[in-house]
Amino acid sequence: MSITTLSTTPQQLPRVDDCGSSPVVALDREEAERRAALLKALADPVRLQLLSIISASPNREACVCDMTEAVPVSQPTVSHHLKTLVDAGILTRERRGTWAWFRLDAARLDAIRGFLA
Amino acid sequence: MSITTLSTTPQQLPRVDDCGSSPVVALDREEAERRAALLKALADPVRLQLLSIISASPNREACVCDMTEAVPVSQPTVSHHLKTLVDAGILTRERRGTWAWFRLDAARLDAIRGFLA
DNA sequence: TCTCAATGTTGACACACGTCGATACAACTG
DNA sequence: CAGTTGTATCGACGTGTGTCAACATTGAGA
Repeated sequence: MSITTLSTTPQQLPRVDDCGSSPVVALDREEAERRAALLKALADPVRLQLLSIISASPNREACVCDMTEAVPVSQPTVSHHLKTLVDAGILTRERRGTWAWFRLDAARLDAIRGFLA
Repeated sequence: MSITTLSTTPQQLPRVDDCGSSPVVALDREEAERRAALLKALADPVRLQLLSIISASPNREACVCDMTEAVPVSQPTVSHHLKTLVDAGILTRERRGTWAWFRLDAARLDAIRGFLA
């Protein structure tokens, strides 16, 4: 997956009544929407903070109780953001007794980095 | 810049009345907002399509006239999206006579990829 | 089973965002 | 200078999103 699309048309000489560009094929609409959905899940300061906490924690996993303390929003809002990230496939949730633990999905993050190349 | 933050606390043994995690420092709020703003500029299917067109064009630059044809929205909407990307520093605009040309800012894209590492 | 603590869900609100038609601006051409 | 074409801005509308208080749910342990 790459944000770039191969050009299929050779370069043309500019004409006076034309900007002289060579039209190329845009990224497929459905793929663009999939990628936008992933980026949208990342595009929030609170969610970036939550991800940084998980990423910096031992075993790269974190409990909700730690995250609510480290972020300037209420507990329901933290839960909402975590759900957003889980739904996007960026985090996985695991319940251990009373506490809920979250881990990063490395493959999903690789994919995101990949289509920004 | 990295999404990860170094852990400054050693791992603890779990206790019964505690989830047993080691609290870590979250990403700085201001930095999180800067990164979120950049990601938000990318997190739209139309803008991803526009970027793909520019990236795939000869000399990695594209004219508005080509983009309006390749994307399923009106010309004012294309102009709006391009302004969003320029404001975010992801694109640069250059006027050549009647036409407006846009190029990617490679450093800005590198930075975005960087803090997803 | 009952209670308590941790977590998730719901409903409501304010605000941001994508979209378009109408219009304004800019630059080439006659 | 006037007309034409490409591009940008404005105003308005509907939708999406972040937030919280209130409530529901889950699981541990007495």
